[in-house]
Order: sequence, then structure tokens, then C-alpha cells
Amino acid sequence: MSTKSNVEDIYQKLFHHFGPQHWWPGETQCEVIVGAILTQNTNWQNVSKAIDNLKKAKVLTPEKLYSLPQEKLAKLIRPSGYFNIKAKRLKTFLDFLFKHYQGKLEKMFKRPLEELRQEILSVKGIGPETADSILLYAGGFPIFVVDAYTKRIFSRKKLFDEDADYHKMQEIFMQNLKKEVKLYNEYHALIVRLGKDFCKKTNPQCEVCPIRK
DNA sequence: GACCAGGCACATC
DNA sequence: GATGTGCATGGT
Repeated sequence: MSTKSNVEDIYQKLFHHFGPQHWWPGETQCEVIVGAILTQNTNWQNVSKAIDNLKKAKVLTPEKLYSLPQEKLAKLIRPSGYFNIKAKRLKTFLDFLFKHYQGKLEKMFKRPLEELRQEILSVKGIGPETADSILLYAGGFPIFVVDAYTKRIFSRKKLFDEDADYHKMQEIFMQNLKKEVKLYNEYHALIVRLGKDFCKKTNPQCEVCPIRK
């Protein structure tokens, strides 16, 4: 079977098994971006608690977050873990947003995809997964997000090898799928769902995995 | 109590 | 350029 049909086939199996995931779990562009940074190496449950704190404090907008002292921000996002470094990363991103786009996300997302991707990647604390999550889920750009689950699941299925880098893995998906935001959105969400439910580190040979074989 | 979770930057060799 | 380490909470 070709790589293309494998990539498409796995998507079909996942969608059939789990149905639509309605991602990203966030209502505004700002909330999606904050969530993308907070979820670095952290489960979503903890991130959700942190986001609730920000909502209750009514500071979940670029302006409010920008004017909030870093120590207060750190306190609010405490449940998401790594709270000091994440508060700093949020601040660094906001500095970038206000310096280059007057704090306006609409303005930032008007930039061409490739140029904006490079800019965002140059912000300290934003690596490829966080950047692509922001671009796809907040910006609505057609870019495929690769995460730890993607690597684990698809290297086990031999679609790429264990030591493939981020770009290589991303290429496999983007060269074998139609470049559609909706498809990329759903596929990544389904991979995370599969990872959480079946393909944990502690459960490497799942007998009932919906994409087994 | 150990292990894990939707990364990333930085130090060291 | 590869490999190791710090960052930290909350659930299983």
C-alpha cells in the first residue's frame, strides 16, 4: 500500500471510529494561542484549569494579558505546570504581538503563511508544534500539526522512522493529503484522541486500537 | 510513590 | 550535531 493511501486510510478509520472532534477547545483566537503555549508537555485537563483562572480573572485578551505583571500571570496559570517559564513565554509572545502588530491578532494573521510561520518560530518559547497549532487553529492556515502522539503512532506503523524530525513528519502528511484546513484540523484532533485513549507509552501494543494492522 | 502528559531552550561534550 | 537536563502541576 502506498504512503498516500495509508495516510488517507488511517484518517478514515479514525473519523469512522471517533467522529468529529470539534477542535480547538477554545472560543477566541487569544484563548487558542494561550492554550497552545500552556499545553506544552502537559495534559489538557491542567491547561483547562489554568484557562478557567484566566477567564475568571477576566484577563484573557491580548491587552489585559500584556498589562498583567508576569508574576501574577504565573500565579493564575499555576495548574498548567512549568508556570514560570510559561508565563515568560506568553509575555514574550505578547511583546512580539504588540511590537509588530499593535496587539492585533487579526492584523498578524493577515500575513502570508510562510513568513508568519518564520516570525512566530523566532519567538523564544514557541517551537514548531506550538507555532503550527497557532497557525492552524487560531489563524485558520492550512498547516499540519505534528505532536508526540503523531510521532509515536505513525512511527510504530512505519510511516516514518523513529528519528524523523518535525519537518520530515509534517511533509509526509502535507504531501499525501489535500491542503484543507478542515482536514488538517480534524486529523490532528483525531490523532490526539487516539493517543489519549489507546496509544499511551504504557500501552504500546493495544489489542483494540481502531487503526491496528 | 512512580510514571505520564497535545515542548522548548539551553548546556555540554 | 547529537544527547542530556530543567522546567512543575495534577491524574492514574
